[in-house]
Amino acid sequence: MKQADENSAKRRRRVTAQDVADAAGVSRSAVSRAFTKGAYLDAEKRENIHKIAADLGYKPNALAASLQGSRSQLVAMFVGEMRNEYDKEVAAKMIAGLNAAHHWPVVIGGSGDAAREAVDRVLSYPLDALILRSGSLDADIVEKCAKLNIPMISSGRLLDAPNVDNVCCNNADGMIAATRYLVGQGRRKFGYIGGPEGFFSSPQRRHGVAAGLAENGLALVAEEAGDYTANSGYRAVEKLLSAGFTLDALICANDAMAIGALSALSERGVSVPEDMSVIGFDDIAMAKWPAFRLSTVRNPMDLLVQTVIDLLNRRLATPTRPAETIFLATELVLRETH
Amino acid sequence: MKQADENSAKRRRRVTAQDVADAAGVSRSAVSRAFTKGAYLDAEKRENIHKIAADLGYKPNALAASLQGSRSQLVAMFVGEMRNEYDKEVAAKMIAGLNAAHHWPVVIGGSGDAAREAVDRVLSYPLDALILRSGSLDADIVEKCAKLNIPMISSGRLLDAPNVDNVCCNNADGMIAATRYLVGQGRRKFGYIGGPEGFFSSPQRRHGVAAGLAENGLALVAEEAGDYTANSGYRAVEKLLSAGFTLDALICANDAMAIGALSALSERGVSVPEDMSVIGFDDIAMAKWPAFRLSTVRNPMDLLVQTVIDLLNRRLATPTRPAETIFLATELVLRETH
DNA sequence: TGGTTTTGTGCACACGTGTTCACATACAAG
DNA sequence: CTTGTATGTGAACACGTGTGCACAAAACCA
Repeated sequence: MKQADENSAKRRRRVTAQDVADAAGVSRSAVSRAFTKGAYLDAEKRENIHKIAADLGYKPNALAASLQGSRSQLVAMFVGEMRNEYDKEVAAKMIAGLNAAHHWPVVIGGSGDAAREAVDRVLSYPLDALILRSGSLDADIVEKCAKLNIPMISSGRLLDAPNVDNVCCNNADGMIAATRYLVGQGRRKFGYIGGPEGFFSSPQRRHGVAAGLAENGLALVAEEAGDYTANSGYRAVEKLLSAGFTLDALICANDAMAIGALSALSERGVSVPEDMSVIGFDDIAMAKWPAFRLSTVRNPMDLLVQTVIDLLNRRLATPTRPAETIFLATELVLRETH
Repeated sequence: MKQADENSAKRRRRVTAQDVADAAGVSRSAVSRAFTKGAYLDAEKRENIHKIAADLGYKPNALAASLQGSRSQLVAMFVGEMRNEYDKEVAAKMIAGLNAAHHWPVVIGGSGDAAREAVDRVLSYPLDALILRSGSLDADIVEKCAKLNIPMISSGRLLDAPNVDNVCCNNADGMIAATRYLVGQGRRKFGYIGGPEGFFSSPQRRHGVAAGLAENGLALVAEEAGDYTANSGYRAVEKLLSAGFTLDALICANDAMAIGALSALSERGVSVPEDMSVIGFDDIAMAKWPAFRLSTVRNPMDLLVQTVIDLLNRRLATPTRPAETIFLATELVLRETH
């Protein structure tokens, strides 16, 4: 009977500090102190409380504790659609990095209204910060966070708002470097497969290519727009070749599309790099796979993650510090497709 | 002066129901009721409160509310290393599915001691459940969750413990089907690239292949073990071919290794599928890319995610229901490498 | 008008913590 | 023995919310 009662009670709710206190014959304060480093408590009693707590399976409720005003250590992280490999890789690395720093990411994905609603709902938790990772979220989210006093850190997309820290790779510079290099190698007839319109990086990367060509008195021969997926790169090449363009260099706005392009070129009998140079952007893990060995512009993912976490920590340490925007340098990675 | 005070106060802490109440000239209860559907409150007053709340940027603190005994809607999700594409895809889909169901996943990655510590820390939040997705976590975590009264749902790895719901794809059956099919096509000399030892799926998949061969009086000619990454598949093929084995079929424990294997075969001049059939497992998005068109055993990801979420919802609805284990059927997907 | 129901709202409690404050005990110094 | 000081510890408060309870006002009915 008593056994059954205890079981059902246990099943209903979490073991609380009061339960431990009752079991140990001390006050609830003592239990709290036993789990607070540096609190005044008899060593022997503390040990006994720990023992009983472990036995009962007690763990202080972090949420109740955060009510006191301390940080919740909870961080929202919006990751967008995660359709291409780069987004997935960055998300995975970001999660690992946050975990290592003892921040716990509540992850939200998707796009459009559903994403907006999801973010809105998650904002009702007492978050330490909101990390925006790719994706195009409405600007009103910025205002909401400001009102809720939740710091924002945006990466991959420059958010021009006060109090928002930004970190972003230097898209244009990377593309300029790639273009310059190919021109230096003697390439003249450039095609370009761009990113989708809504994305922040799309115009920047295209601009970089155009600038790199312009400084050599060249211009794009042809271009297509993809959606940052491998399939769209494949189809773009089909369109370009079907339209009869003759090219000797193809720059793609990201690696996934470049990899799709490689397949299409291979099927059409265009040999890379002899007949055509192909260069991507991001340097996803797959780019170095034996199947591709893609030359590309490295988008420094590890550094990106580290920088975001640094910004986060600094923001939490000094909430009033002025917002910062950090640009990350890219690097041309030459493999076998240029 | 007052302005500055208000600003600094705003910056310090979140707007609370009391603040709204003060601004609206009502009691805090009224504000709470204004945000509680079905609560007794004058329509006009409710509207006014909503207006003022929106103006001040008030949002009920979900955490404080969850102290009352209601669910926190927070769910921990352990995703392991996320090194291969399958894990990343499933994680992305799971996040999307949970979001759609208004469960908010706190995501934890990694392995070993760090992962164990991370899970331990996250367990101090009042979680509705813990979703175990791949990865090998110590068994003591099960006991901890049981004591904390946090339901567990494991996927991709059968957890033999009371009160743990499981969902897992039928690894052996999938491999048997693939093997049978290749034997039916006339293949006789089978090689196998297996998964790493620690993983739950590794022995099951290997067993399926062996069983499929045995029922036809055949056995594996050669095998290598990889780590579920593309590179390991590539190296495994190099080893197999260097060792001088002659094979006409190669079954890989997952798609990533199969894709790595395809590259190695191509470089060695072995043509697929003429000289060699290659079959993978999972049917990751990449498998259907033009570059690969990999024949494979589909591990039904969408169904997996849906099943996990169903189990979660049912568990929350009826905490005392007996634990359930659901097996998902695989499906042979024939593309161009068999 | 007097009684009864409906409608609306404030007070107070509970949830599970961390921490301040006051107080009790023990022990050393004068 | 008295005074002062260290050492522990429990009671009480604060955090922000939802809700039961009591009560007031209004509306309705006879």
